[in-house]
Amino acid sequence: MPELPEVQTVVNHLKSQLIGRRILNIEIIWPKVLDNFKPEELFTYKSNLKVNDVFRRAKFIIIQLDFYILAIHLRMTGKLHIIKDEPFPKHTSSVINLDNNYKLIFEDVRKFGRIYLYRNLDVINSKYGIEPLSNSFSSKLFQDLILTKKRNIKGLLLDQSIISGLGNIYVDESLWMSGIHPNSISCSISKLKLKRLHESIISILQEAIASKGTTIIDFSVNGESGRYSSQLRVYGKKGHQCLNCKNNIIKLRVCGRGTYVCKKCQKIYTKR
DNA sequence: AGGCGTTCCTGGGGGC
DNA sequence: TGCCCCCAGGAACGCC
Repeated sequence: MPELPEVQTVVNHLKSQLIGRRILNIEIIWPKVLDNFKPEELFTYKSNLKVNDVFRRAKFIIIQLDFYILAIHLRMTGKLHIIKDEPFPKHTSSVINLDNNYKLIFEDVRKFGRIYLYRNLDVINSKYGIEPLSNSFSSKLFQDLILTKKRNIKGLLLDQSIISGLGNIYVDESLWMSGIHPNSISCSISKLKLKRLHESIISILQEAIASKGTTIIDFSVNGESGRYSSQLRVYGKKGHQCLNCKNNIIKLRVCGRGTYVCKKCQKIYTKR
């Protein structure tokens, strides 16, 4: 479920509650939730497990400790909440106990979500591409990334090793906004359209973060939910009229993913 | 290199 | 109501 804006929203909510707290331990409810370490490994170094920072990299929530980072990936259905005395939700996969009697709950219906332990960001940085909201994500760099490859544009945008943070929803929204058909071949798209795609990606992600994401995220903190779902333009709009041209939005399968398209507005580029 | 199918899981919705 | 099938916003892996 969560893409960059949803993960950023989670981080924004958790930050003030976690920074400065100490982690007492991690309770494992679903054994596979810890991907590359065992709970006791947290105590290998004489770390007091104080949370120094919480931030996002790609779709990971990074909890910065003294000697490690915990990287939490929500995958499809992961959710984080902070609770005190309430019972754990049904699909809790792990619980991080904090020094103020609060608990960070990792709830995950489909159990795809994982927690990783690393010394620093090197491993993640080596596998994940540029942050689309960073200053270095220039229009020129974006064009280079796209035009030097001969790939399906939707698949390329979903590839986290090229650009990190986009998922199925925001890719469809960005391609619609820039008038590019998702089955276009990357290297054959015009530079003008790529300029528009670059702008669309940034503005859509920013809008979505401002709306606290698309997904309904259930924070025990304040109960706020994502509002971007009401602002989606094509995703999930099969049979609706295109906001541009009134043609019907259709649903396709592209790269194995449900894909929403206005065939009239979104030009397909297949050759130079 | 890139595309494709499979896999990890549970639950919701549509069709009958 | 019940059952079955398909679908789901992620991503790693192996194979061609």
